[in-house]
Amino acid sequence: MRSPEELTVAFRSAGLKVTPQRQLLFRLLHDNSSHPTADSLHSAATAVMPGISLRTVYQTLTDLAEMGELQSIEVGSGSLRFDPNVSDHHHAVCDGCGDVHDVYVSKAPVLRGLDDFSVSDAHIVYRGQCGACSALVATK
Amino acid sequence: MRSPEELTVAFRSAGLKVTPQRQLLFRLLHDNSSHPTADSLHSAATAVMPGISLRTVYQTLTDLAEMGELQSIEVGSGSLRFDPNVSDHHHAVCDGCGDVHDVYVSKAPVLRGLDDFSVSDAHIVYRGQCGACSALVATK
DNA sequence: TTGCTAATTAGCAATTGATGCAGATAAGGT
DNA sequence: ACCTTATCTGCATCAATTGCTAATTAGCAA
Ligand SMILES: [Mn+2]
Ligand SMILES: [Mn+2]
Ligand SMILES: [Zn+2]
Ligand SMILES: [Zn+2]
Repeated sequence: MRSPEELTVAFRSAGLKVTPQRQLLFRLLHDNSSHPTADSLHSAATAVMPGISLRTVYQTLTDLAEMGELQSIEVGSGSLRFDPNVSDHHHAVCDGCGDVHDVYVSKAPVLRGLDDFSVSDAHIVYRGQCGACSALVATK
Repeated sequence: MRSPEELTVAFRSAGLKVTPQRQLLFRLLHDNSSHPTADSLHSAATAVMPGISLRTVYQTLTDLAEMGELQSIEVGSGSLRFDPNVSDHHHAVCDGCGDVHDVYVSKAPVLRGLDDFSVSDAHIVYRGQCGACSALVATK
């Protein structure tokens, strides 16, 4: 995702308006690697701008996704997560704390059973334990 | 997933009862490679046994999953899909018709960015076009 | 067979994440 | 400053799933 300043320009030239709510979300999302949900973003936004609507958060996330500034991912946590990192990568989800980490995969594996199917995209979800959660279990 | 006959024994010895509703679902799921949703299963079941409740379908699917007889997968179609194939495999989803196909991956790819995380499971979702949908587009 | 009892079913309420809708508001070009 | 149009908020709605419970029934035992 581009910087809040660049997004301001991009939104205006797309005929979209740049509101305080959107600027706040631009800032909250920029360089955010926590893969937040709409709800967690709304909480963070509310701390700065009380009264901001969850509906507005959803709306802005949808706009950003349509502009290709972020991707939405589904890792089985029940709700969509939003990722300003739009590079080609995958995710590891900790079964302990639920945190989502970025994973980069060197090379596509060889497939079997996929005759007559043209693949345009692949997304891998790894599950396991992050370092912190492994340590917790060990000390118990 | 085991055969309806074997499941009958397994359920009884687990203290669970074998009802006509469950037997029907055993049959509908056995060797079913369509990755059905709870709702599509309920439709299929209703055709044979009018009045069977969607709640019962969910309940039986949960029981079977807890017994390890089937797995539930999430491929971004909004609802859970159930898979009596519990072997280690992945899935390809057609963006045209939504059909879900099994994919077998030879060997785990090399990962980067996963320091300090122990992976216990991985699931790959491929997206693309199945043969039938590619053909449709070609003839248009 | 018959009876007992715990498991199951069906129906409906409740929950959750997300989207539809509309009147009030405000961005931003003129 | 003004006007048009996009946006915001609050609320209704929706879809998938789970919670709850009275009525039913499977399966064991007498
Ligand atoms: Mn990511
Ligand atoms: Mn499968
Ligand atoms: Zn963790
Ligand atoms: Zn298809």
